[in-house]
Amino acid sequence: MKKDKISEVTTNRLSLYLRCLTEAGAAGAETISSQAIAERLHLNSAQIRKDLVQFGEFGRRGLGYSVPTLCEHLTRVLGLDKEHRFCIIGAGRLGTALADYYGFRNTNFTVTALFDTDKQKIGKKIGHIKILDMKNFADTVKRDNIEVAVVAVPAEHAQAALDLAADAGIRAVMNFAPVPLKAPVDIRLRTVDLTTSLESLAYFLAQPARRDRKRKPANGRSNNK
Amino acid sequence: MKKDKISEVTTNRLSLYLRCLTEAGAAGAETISSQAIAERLHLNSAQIRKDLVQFGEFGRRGLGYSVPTLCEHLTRVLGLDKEHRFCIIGAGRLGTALADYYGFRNTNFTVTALFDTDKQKIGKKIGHIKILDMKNFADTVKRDNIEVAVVAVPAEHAQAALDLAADAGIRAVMNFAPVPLKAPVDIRLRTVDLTTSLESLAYFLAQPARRDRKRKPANGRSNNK
DNA sequence: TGATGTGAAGCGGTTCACAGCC
DNA sequence: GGCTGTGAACCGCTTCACATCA
Repeated sequence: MKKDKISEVTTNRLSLYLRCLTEAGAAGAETISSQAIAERLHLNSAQIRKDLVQFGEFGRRGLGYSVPTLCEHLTRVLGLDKEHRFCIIGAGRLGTALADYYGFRNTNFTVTALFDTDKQKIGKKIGHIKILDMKNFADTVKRDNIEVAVVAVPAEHAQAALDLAADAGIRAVMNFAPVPLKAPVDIRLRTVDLTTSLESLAYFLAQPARRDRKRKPANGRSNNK
Repeated sequence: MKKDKISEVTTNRLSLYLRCLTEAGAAGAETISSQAIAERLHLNSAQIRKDLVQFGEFGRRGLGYSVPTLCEHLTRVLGLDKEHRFCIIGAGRLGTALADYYGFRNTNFTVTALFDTDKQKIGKKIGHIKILDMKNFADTVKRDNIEVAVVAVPAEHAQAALDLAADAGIRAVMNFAPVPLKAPVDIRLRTVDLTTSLESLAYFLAQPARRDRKRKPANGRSNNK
């Protein structure tokens, strides 16, 4: 049964399914069961069937899912059949690191610009990406059809950066600044707080260690969870 | 009422509360209400009270919480009253970027080592952190009392890296490799998948835009959720 | 028989609403 | 009156269990 309210955890898993299917396809699999996907991803098979059926009945009872057709469907569902452009706001340590990291990868998600307000940095290049003046942000976003912004500025400027992005027509924002932001409803916001993530691990270090050694499945999120 | 099963979402929020309290304290606040914290973090005030009461009844009815005492309590609860050391496994683009990012920050969480297997990289320095041979991993971890490992190796080597970390006595792992890992129960694992996070945002780009402009609160997680 | 699609149950976290205390 | 601590209601996601179909 199709649904229209898709949660963030679901879309995150869809991306994992697609990666899994691509690998299975490369290994020559023609068909795959929800059970097989579940084992690879340490998930429950019912979960996977429930996720997939929200977009159509792609499976065949007794057979499983056709790897190539499911790949196609998921690619389209996730909007990965189109080229997407994103920019990074903030050319500090984290911003340049992310530009370097994402800039290198070769998917249909490409970094096309890196912005800063610091005159010292403007004009320099990180890999093949030039650092642009934040003054030209809105114009560049519109001219280059940039859809997503990654916010990598200090906490105190993050909300302003998001607001500028919203005004320029950006539709989704990934925030690395350690501060909770407010976004208009039509903007999709995701915050990844590298400091908090690390600090909250510290809590478990303070707990007494348990010396039993059984394996347990682990979450695939994180981010998204 | 005290509890002993603390969830990851809760510890994540504790870290946010601490940050918020530190700011409030710096601004001269002696006392703060759950409502005030809730507004800053875009959370529900009952949520905050429920979180805090798991570690003791720190508040005074009619008054709120004492900023300095709550700070102390949270710092101790999160284990941030002690120095923690962590290392990064993998000195590729992401690993060096993270070393650079975390290495610069000045908290009681410090990067003390960066590991790789590539002879070309071993011996070089990223900031003030030297790249060490993965062969010396276990020895270094034990000698330097490293408690946390950040995994930043290619997906196909991530499980092996985690296993090595577990054997060396590491208690918590933050995984940046885009692959679901299995960890022993006594190891705390958190995965941050930068590719999936970005890709799953693409789903929303494919949805029809809604042109109403009301502000809505946004998640502070993460990550982690 | 094998694997999907799905109603129902289960579970954990969030919010409400209010009693209790300052 | 103000604000905490908390039982109850709520909500959404996950898992179970099974009817259904190839």
